[in-house]
Amino acid sequence: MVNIRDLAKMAGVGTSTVSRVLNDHPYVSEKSREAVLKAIKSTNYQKNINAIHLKMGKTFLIGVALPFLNHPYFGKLLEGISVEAERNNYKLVLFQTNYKVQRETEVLEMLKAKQIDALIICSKECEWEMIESYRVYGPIVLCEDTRNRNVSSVFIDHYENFLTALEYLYEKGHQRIGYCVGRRTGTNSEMREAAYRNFLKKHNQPFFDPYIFEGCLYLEDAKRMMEKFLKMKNPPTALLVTSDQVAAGILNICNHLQLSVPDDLAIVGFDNQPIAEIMSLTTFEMPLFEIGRKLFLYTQEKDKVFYEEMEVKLIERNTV
Amino acid sequence: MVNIRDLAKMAGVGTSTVSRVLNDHPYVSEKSREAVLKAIKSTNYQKNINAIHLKMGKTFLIGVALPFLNHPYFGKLLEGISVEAERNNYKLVLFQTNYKVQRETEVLEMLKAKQIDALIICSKECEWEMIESYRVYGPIVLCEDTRNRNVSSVFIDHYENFLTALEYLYEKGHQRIGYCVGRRTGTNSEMREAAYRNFLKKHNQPFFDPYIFEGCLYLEDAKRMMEKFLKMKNPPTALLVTSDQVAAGILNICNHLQLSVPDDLAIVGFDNQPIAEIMSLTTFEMPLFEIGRKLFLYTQEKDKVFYEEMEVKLIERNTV
DNA sequence: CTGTTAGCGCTTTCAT
DNA sequence: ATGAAAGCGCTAACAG
Repeated sequence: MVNIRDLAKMAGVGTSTVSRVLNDHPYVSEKSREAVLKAIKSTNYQKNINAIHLKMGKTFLIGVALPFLNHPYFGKLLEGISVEAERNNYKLVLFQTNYKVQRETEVLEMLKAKQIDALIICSKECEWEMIESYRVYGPIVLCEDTRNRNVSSVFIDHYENFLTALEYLYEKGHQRIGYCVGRRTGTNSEMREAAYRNFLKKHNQPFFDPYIFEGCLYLEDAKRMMEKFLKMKNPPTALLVTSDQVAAGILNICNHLQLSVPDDLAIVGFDNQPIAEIMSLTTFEMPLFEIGRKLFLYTQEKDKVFYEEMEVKLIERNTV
Repeated sequence: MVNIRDLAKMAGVGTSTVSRVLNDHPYVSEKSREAVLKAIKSTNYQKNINAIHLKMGKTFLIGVALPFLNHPYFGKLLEGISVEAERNNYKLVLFQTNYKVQRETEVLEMLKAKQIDALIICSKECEWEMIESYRVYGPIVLCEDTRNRNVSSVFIDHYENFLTALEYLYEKGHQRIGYCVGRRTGTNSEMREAAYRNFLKKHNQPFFDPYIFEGCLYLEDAKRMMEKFLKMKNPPTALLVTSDQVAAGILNICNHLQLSVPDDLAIVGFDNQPIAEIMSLTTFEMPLFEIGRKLFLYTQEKDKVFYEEMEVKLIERNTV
């Protein structure tokens, strides 16, 4: 492996001159530049990026922690992050955490070890204290409401959003409303549950735990969910489904079962993924791509902490 | 930032002793070990990974180049790679190339620059010569047939697979068969086109270019494709659709149009994504997760070149 | 404009 | 069992 010193020797100059031409610094005579360039050509030289990282204390690598790689929600988010990263000459290091705290710790440790310059956490499982304690090692930005925390975020107000959706259904005449969600824990889910409970309280309706369907993440989860649903003697007449994938799956099952949508069951999806349009699903559009871009951008703010809320939009189609 | 020398000073030992305890080397007295450990605790010390990389010439980073992040095909592949990477203590560096040669070059350059130890290319655009010329800098493994090339691969024989599918349709009585594909270029697509042309020749049927529908990658691409289809005066009676997403989209449009599937139009998907099951799509199952895992594994073979073909399986459902 | 030199933080030989 | 010291390849301050 040829290095900068070899190059210097070959070109008959000093190492710093070589460094200068490598980094397009001014104050290099045309003659020296030519000589160095020639040496580079002839040796097939390549910078050792690790040496540069060591020297500079910076890697141009951003870590992205997310539970699953294989879900359209995260796919879209990642796409946004990736586009902005490229634009800024950063690369992404990916961590599939599966919501394992131990995996999340590893990522945080990489920030500490300076292998990444900053960290984006798309959905977390670990404690806030943990994340905050790593804040000193570099920017950390989350995709959930962190307004009383010391880390940046780009988020959707899931409390308000859920309330809006619930009231929308209520106005359409629904009394028994349930919802489907990936997991019950996590900031976003807790927000939604709080909204749900408060909504119920406001309208003097009882809280009935089985109306919350957990583990609804992928298209195929609709099947298991609907089995539960069909066993109920008083099933909900309307469902908020926090993933369009699952909403589409449910709709599909209803169609097979001759269950009329929206008459027998109203369905509201979330995200406005392509599948929602195809299936004429009423849904809330989330600007995931845009969120991804901003997640990256806030990563570049070393010292300040930002909180940015993103708007959500109801797309009325045929399932309510 | 405290470093190994500070630690040594605090513990009253030499830097190499500190290094030894840090790396669990033998031959360290219990006394020294304790002292060092205490120093580490009290200082919140963290290794500088870049220094280690520089010293060792290895990063435990694998680059993954893929055109789109936001597609279930690559999602599943990535998931397989990611699982195996974690198991082997590697991290993934992601590159969304959008099939831009320039982006692919960047990735290759990172291999050369030793920022990654090896490279997985999920779908390439650039020339073979280009890839082969970077082979000396580290293992490169592709997800397409490389049997006459000097890089490893885990692949599906798309030529044979397509031929099988075509014959299957032919036996079902179809004379006018068309297909939908993401792009016409690239090894896999060229294989498929070759199979298609040879199939036609064998059965004495004319090659009709409009029966090949390009740009079919995402669910939403089905719409544009079907517009073309519906304008034809002699449209195909059967369609091979190289992505279940698009196949599902087409099926959906047919349903809306009262076009009977499979009677008016037979549809065969590829991948066996969850959506295929939901929609009762006849499809060819690809072991994408497994392919992902193996892609990673071959990355660990520094010197040998491997070619592994993966089997595909027909899943008969209701669209043929 | 240019070369020398001092690190960046770590691992590892070598001598003790 | 341990420490001194030699780098890994690069950048930038400094002195010319």
